[in-house]
Amino acid sequence: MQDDVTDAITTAFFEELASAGYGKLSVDAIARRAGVGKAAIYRRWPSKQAMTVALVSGVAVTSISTPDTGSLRGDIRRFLADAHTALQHPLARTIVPDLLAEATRNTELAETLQATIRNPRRASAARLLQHAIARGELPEATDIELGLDFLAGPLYWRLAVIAMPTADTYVDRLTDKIIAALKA
Amino acid sequence: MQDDVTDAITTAFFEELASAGYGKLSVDAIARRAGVGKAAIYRRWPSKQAMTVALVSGVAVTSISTPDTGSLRGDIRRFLADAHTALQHPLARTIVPDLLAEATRNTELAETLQATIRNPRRASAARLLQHAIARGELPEATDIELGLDFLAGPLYWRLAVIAMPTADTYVDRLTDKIIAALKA
DNA sequence: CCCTACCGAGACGCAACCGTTCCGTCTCGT
DNA sequence: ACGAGACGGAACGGTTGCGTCTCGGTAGGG
Repeated sequence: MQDDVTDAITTAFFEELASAGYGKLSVDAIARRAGVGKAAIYRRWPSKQAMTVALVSGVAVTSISTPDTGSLRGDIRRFLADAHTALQHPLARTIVPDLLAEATRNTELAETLQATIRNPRRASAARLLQHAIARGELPEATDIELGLDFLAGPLYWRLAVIAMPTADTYVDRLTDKIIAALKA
Repeated sequence: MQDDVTDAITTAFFEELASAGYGKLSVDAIARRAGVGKAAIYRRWPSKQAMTVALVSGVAVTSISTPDTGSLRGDIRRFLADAHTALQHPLARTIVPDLLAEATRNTELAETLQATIRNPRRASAARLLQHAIARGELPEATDIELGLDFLAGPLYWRLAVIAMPTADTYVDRLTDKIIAALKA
């Protein structure tokens, strides 16, 4: 197996996934875009489904780090900025909602996304909140589960769902309001 | 055109859309599920795309009402409860993310969703906030755009994106935190 | 310098789908 | 009672997709 071929397939896979969506994703189109024979693809993965699961897990492992700036505001700011950067990428902005929608009807894909993206991110965000509780910045009784919805929801809504542009100060203003919500 | 046939097609369309997703939606499958000839479908809409646009706009018109309970807390509570109920429906929970994902690459569908769902809902929520400002419950300088992200984001995240169940008290606790965020 | 394993290209069989057309039946309004 | 037209069902030609397979070419290790 030549690595450059694998790379070309991987790149083409995500471009094709973004432009066609998971439902209409076609192996022929991926091969065409990658400048590769279909056999090169089937030599690596047994099916379209397996290919998707493998490539998505592969790319997802990249994004696991818990901000630790020493303050709740700093940590949240960093957490949001990371997410903002990730969802800024045009491919990600198209692919992420698509995979999440598909996950509601494809169990294996759902488990993959959960294990490789959602759980690590949720754990990371939960750690962030627990640090703040340990520092006394948030009360002991803070509702972590609900807090996580505030850390992720508004930004995801704005960037991925309604896809409206964000002003430079957006993440800062968002941070202030999330902190207020967490403390309520 | 017989109304009961149109109804059967409409029902089958949404069931099929939920189970297959927009990308794999097939006219044959809709006809089969509706117990209807394909001609009955093509007699009503010229293409799958047109059919989707028409049926989605049709169902979306139903959901336009601005809560007006007299208090910010009551209005938000009502707004969230409405959304919660709507996204509780198993068909909606599957279809909505799917259509939103598709909208990133299908301009006509995006415009339809924007005009028939997003704009009315945003306008309704903005009115809610302006009433609160008029009553003095929120400061004049309230950032409405950002506030709208808090009204919609966390609940959508919880119900449609990560699809976790919500406790009975969820909407109440959510309301408290959103109010705190709005006032920050 | 050759052997092996991978390569790009693309044909193949099979299945699904689109949009159209036809059939014979059934339901209306008049 | 009748005629227009919508009905379910089925088949059509053309296209696309999957996964397999066969070519001839090419890169590199021994």
